[in-house]
Amino acid sequence: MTRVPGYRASAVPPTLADVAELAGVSRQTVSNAVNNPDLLRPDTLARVLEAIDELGYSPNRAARNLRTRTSHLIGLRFAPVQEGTANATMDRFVHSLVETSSAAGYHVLLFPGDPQDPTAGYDALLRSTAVDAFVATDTYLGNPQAAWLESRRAPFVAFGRPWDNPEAHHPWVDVDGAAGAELATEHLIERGHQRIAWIGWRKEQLIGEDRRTGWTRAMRSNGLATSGLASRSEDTVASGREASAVLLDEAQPTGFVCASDTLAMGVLHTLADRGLVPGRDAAVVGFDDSQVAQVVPPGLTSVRQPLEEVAVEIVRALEGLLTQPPIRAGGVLLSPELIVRGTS
Amino acid sequence: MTRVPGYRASAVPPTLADVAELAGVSRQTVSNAVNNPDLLRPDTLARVLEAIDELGYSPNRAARNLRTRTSHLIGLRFAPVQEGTANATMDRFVHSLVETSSAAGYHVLLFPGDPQDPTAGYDALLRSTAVDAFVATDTYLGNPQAAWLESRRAPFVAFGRPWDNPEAHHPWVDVDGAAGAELATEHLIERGHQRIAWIGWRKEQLIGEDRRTGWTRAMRSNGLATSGLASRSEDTVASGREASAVLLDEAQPTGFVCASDTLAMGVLHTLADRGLVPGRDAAVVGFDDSQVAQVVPPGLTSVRQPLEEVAVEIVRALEGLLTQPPIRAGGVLLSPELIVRGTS
DNA sequence: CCTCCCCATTGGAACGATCAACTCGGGCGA
DNA sequence: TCGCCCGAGTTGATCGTTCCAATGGGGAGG
Repeated sequence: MTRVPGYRASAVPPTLADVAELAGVSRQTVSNAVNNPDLLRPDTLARVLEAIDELGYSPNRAARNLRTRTSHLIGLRFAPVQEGTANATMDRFVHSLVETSSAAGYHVLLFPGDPQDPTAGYDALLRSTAVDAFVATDTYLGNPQAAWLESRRAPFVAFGRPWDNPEAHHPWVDVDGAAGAELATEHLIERGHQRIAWIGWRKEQLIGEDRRTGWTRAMRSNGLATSGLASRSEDTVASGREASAVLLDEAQPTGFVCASDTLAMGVLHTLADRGLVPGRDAAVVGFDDSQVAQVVPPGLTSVRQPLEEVAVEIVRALEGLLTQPPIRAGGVLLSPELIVRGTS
Repeated sequence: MTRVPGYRASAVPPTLADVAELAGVSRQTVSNAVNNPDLLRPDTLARVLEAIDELGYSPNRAARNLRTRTSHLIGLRFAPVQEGTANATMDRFVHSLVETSSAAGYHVLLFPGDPQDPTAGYDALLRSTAVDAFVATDTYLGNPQAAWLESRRAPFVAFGRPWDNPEAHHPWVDVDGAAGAELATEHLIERGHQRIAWIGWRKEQLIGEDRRTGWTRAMRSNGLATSGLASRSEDTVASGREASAVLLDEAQPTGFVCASDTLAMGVLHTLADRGLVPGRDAAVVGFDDSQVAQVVPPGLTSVRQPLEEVAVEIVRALEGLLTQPPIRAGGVLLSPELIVRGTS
């Protein structure tokens, strides 16, 4: 050690060697105290731990990463949110993921996403071994990242089913959207509604189609008609407003089940336009239980995805993936719940 | 190289030495090609770059971090959001920060925060040299992180002024909340309102007090009375609802300026309770321009913080901080803007 | 008493990059 | 002609950790 004592000592973090010297053991023993305490005799372990504590030692991440070829970081593409929508799923999910992965010893690394090129960003992180694995979200749009990541043999877990690729054999976790829509529809039927409309997304959005089947299923199993009661549009407030206005004029529904909270807010706009009171004159159910649903008067009934559970399952899958040899789990499908509020 | 050719070659990323061998130069020359291209003769540079391209080489992050004592990561505490509030500031800010810092060559590392102990998590990352610097948000609550980080001589930039510590000399970026509230109040005055109420937070919330001064300033400079028109409460929809009901009964305001969108939503609840139409019977202005403000009927007028600019300034400050020697910038105060919608 | 084995611990090498100091020519001024 | 400097590359050391093989001591078994 040629370290000058006292001179900005706090700026130079202690190393294994420092701890070893203080405890009177070798570097490797200190390393074992940190990583494999079972290997040490109890008294030695105590002495080393004391030295670690006294110096305030933490293993240097870079050195450890270099040696173990591991970063304990999970990459997550954090694409810009679309303004003007109520979609907060992503942010709530990220919070859960940060908590859960931290408990498993991993941190979340965010990188920006180019909406035009869904695979941008992944490559650089992968080649520089900056992350151990990725969590791929928004895998519904033809799934380009998933296919790309698979072709690169990159470890990753998808939040979202590989809709268009049944042969995909990467682990994934998803929420049963059809079950959610069914829950919502059954709820309105119980409340006495018979003419219940569906407002969903364009047909290409496979998630939306999935949710729609839940509505269809509930209606049919209760012997209710669906014709003329379904509508598809963009995921914007304006589209939901327009679609609900047309539905009210042409099919006189008393209830609306929507593929998103954004669309449901559009319905609330239409009701306000016509002087109708949500919850009394017409029932509305949204999807995602966004903050909007929670604070808008009189409270928007909404399908809530169990994002905490999703995060737990994803981290579990990641851990399996990073084990030697990799345990290839299949998919996990979780059930959402319905949060009932004033609009129904 | 004792690498077995062909055997899982794709799983072992190429190193500097591989590139050097292929290009017929030394390791250091390849390193220079990546980091200091000016040092190379143009033809050598071209040859090296070609080899890099052919092998698909990217510098190993861990090795670089170890040698340079730098991680190019910025730590950000990502505390759980409070359910039931409309506060989306944090998430919008994170998006901006990810984009901006990426352009500057930095990635954002999220770590969980314990609401009970604001400094938890920072220490471990700091001592293991996992991040180069932190961005500290929510520095209003007596500023414990900021003080702690300063005492540790940790490089960080705060989003938020050091309210209670004028001697703090760390760089910070903030948005002028008083100016925002003043903007909102002036707007209602222009619209013809004279009795304009303020709904803010508990006095201990210095941010709330700051915003309140904007309301006071605008009222006084226009010769309008403020007595009996101000109220303070928790930042929840229920509190805003209650506060606005009391104000309506006791002071008959025609306009409400609120310290948050959450409180403003409470006002909308009260108006709905009484059959009053926001925008016609009473004007409401929120703060933060959350997604809720954007989608709720008839559209909530709100003060929008320039979070993109905030991110830019924060990254600028971080870069100054990580320069040798550190350039200690003071604070940067940005101006918000008012987004006018249906409620005013 | 010797051998064997196991436990606890040790020393050297390696991970892949950058830093610092050095070499080798060629050009230029005195 | 000599000496100096500068441009272009090279070489060895180093960052702090973990992997691997080896070491010494002590107890059990013959």
